[in-house]
Amino acid sequence: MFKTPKGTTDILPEEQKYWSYIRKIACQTAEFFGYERLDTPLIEEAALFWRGVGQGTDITEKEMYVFKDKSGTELALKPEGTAPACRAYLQHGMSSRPQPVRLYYLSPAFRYERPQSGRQRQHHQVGFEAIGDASSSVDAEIIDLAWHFFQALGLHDIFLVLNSIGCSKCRPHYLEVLKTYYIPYKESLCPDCQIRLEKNPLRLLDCKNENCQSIAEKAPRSFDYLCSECKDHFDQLQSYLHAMELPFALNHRLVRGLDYYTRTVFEIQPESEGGQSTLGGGGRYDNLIEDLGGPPTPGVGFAAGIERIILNLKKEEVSVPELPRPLVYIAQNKADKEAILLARNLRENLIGAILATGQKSLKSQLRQANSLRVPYTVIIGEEEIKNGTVILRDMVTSTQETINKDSLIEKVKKLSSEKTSHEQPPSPK
RNA sequence: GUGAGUGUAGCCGAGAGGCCUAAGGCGCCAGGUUGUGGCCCUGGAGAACGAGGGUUCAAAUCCCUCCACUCACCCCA
Repeated sequence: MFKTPKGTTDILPEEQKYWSYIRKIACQTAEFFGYERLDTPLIEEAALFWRGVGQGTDITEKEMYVFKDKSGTELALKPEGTAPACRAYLQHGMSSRPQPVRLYYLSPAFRYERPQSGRQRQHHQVGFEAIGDASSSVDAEIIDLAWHFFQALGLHDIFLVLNSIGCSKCRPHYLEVLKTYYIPYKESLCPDCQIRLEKNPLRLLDCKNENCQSIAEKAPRSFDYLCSECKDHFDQLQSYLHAMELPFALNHRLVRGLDYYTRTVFEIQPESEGGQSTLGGGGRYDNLIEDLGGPPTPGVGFAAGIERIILNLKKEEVSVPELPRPLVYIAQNKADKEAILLARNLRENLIGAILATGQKSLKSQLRQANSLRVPYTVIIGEEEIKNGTVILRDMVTSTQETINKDSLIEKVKKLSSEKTSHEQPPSPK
């Protein structure tokens, strides 16, 4: 039997309400902040990510799905959304729009990894990017947006971790300081970290090895070695966050695994920790667009993992609205043609209807209506055809009445408006 | 790539060498006298027990290999 490939999954009807809820909140949040939707292809030239995300990163080095199409072009299934967004910014001359250009996307992302809880080979991200403005107020806006997004979702128990890793001017100096600090410990580091020391010293800081952690804890902190511009930027950002009363914790060990980050990096985590717990993260990428061959253009963005959001919505038992269902079920006895036409008529009047198919007994049809959780059943049989009537049964109260066929639409419309106005919760403050 | 765990019908799950041509529950389908659901009752469909090999007179139950899934590490959403 065929199955979904490793690390991929079907999203079944039962799960769809979560997806639809998150999409809706994402779009609303974007709208409130003035971010416009951008959809980029699932495939891009692989080189976009080699250059953008970085050659040495795990993502491009071993996790990217790369293949050649029939013309021999090397393509990749996108592993993330920022580089494609920047590509689109360049390709469509968005520098001639008011800066920053605010964009958001909902998109699958692919990484060839061993799946586990909260991590799949095809996962889904919602991301927000503000391109073309280096001001720290844009960083503040993105962080505020991220915060707002999770609050709107009903995930209130979250915290923000913040760091600044400097720019191409001041980072090299910091890395030297970091290396100098680490060299005396070299022998006691885990094997991975011994390699990192040479290859990617920043990564030393987020090693999970216990011994390495205690060394990293006392390591020189990047935000103590920022150049004056970066320091001002970081100080300003913090003052904005304070002004907005957004709680955050500085963590000099927060380093992100994509090469394009400069200055601000941040993550949003749930209070209840677990394996792959990070809900989302982001930061500033002031060199990325230039690295992609464009003019020097700053940017800052944030992305969250939809699967991880769902995990947390379930864990926190956040109630998510049910998807709309048809209002009526149409049962029939020796009146198949009439039933079909009735269903059609209801739908033309914007009333959702599920039609009983085949020639099941009325008992079976009612059983179905019940398990399909439809509030009303319309029953039509020989008797009704003769009299030009239908039976309208309320499945909740188990009451029914015979009404004139022509008054059905009006009747159902009235009932449904009563129902929804009843169900509507008091408007939140 | 590394480590650990699991693998019986759509789902949950009993079973631990012969009584298993595999229990039960959920779900599904159909009935319970004269056109009608949800509770209850009855019946039905559906698995050769992840795959292959081995041990044995005899294996879902023991051994081996493989595969799949899950979880953790790495890294990230």
